Amino acid sequence: MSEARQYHHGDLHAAILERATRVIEQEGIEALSLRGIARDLGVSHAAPNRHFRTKADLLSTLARVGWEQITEATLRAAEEVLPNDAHHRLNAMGQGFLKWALKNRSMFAAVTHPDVERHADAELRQAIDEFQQSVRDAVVACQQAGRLSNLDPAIATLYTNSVPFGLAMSLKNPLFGTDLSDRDIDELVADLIELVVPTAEPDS
Amino acid sequence: MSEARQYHHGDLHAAILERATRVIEQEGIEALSLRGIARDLGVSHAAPNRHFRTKADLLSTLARVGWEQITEATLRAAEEVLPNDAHHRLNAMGQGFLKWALKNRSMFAAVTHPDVERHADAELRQAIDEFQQSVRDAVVACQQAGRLSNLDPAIATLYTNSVPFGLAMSLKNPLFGTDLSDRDIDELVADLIELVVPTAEPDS
DNA sequence: AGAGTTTTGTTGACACCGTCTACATTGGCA
DNA sequence: TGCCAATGTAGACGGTGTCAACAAAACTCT
Repeated sequence: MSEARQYHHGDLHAAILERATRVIEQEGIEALSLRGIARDLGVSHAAPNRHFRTKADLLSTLARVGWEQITEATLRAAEEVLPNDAHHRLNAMGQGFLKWALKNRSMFAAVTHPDVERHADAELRQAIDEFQQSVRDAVVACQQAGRLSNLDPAIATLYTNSVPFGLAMSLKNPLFGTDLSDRDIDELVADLIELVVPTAEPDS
Repeated sequence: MSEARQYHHGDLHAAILERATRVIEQEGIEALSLRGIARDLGVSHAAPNRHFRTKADLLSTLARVGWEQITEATLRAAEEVLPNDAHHRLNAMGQGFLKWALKNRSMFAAVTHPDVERHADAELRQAIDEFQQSVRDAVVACQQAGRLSNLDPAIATLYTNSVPFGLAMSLKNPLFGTDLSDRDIDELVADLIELVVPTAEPDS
């Protein structure tokens, strides 16, 4: 009952997603193809169609999973930080995001893939909104605690949201040959996010 | 001698680039195809091959042009700003970048396209390096003028470089439904970049 | 338990794409 | 003027996404 090929795969849906992330990791997101995945999984070329009607659908699902992981990773980072005041929490969220992006390159690639924004379905939108909302909450808490309080929350959120995003894109792009390879990742991340959300008391 | 189809197009190379940016603008970068462009230009399907051996080659060229435009736009912004001290220059560069990205969406899409980083040729790398260097120069000048002077220049450059990048990605992505549509673009850009490179004197 | 229905996978087809090769036309240069 | 390199064409190949028709298994209901 083990290696005999069965007509029904068992859980092809999950297998496709898993294989897709592997392919992206190893060969880049441009090499992703439904037929290729089907081949790798030993299943007919049209089988994935039952689970993802279009390729954009697969990308979209990957992106949704990615955003859910982002939300989870940032919120967990926020809870674990000490001291657990508003500024340290927001700072930790930034660090959590950046570390996640550097560790999960294939998912981050899916999240930022240009094809995704066209065919985004409701679930993906909701996953994004959820994350945005959590950032917004943290920003507002930060403002109430005194820092950045003169800013429009929408702008502060956009800023806080975008900066780790841009940092992740730059760090992962080999063309931006910023030579920081000798640095400790955690320290680098901490230094960078400190520029965005300072935890140190401002000089007086 | 005007509308009669000639065997030789005249300047197919430039025509392809121009048509490509139009397609990206109107149908998205995922809809870009060499055959489609050839069709639009009334030329045989393999004609573009003479000018761009592969599709990645076309993307790469678009990206290079994009980076050249970025360098030009940021440096011009830096020269035009008043007062023309180091901080205002760096701030103006950030604003210049962001405005360029919002105005030239198709080029920005090419610059950030995932396929580009794989098959980047020497020219593209040089164009990127040139921009990075100009940012680095501006950052160092800024540090010498007193602000941010305790930072590793590599980190400061990475930060200054990445932030407008992330902001541009967020602002252009319709999924990040940051509702800022009622705002004046110039004012929004100014407010955002002020968070990155403050021109106002720090509170004392 | 067994029949009917829904889900899942297969096969084959279609149109499109990128890219290669062989050939045709042209423009420029010796 | 005649040759050659540059440019465009025609055709082919393998690859891809996606659809429709069919087959097998799983599920459901009595």
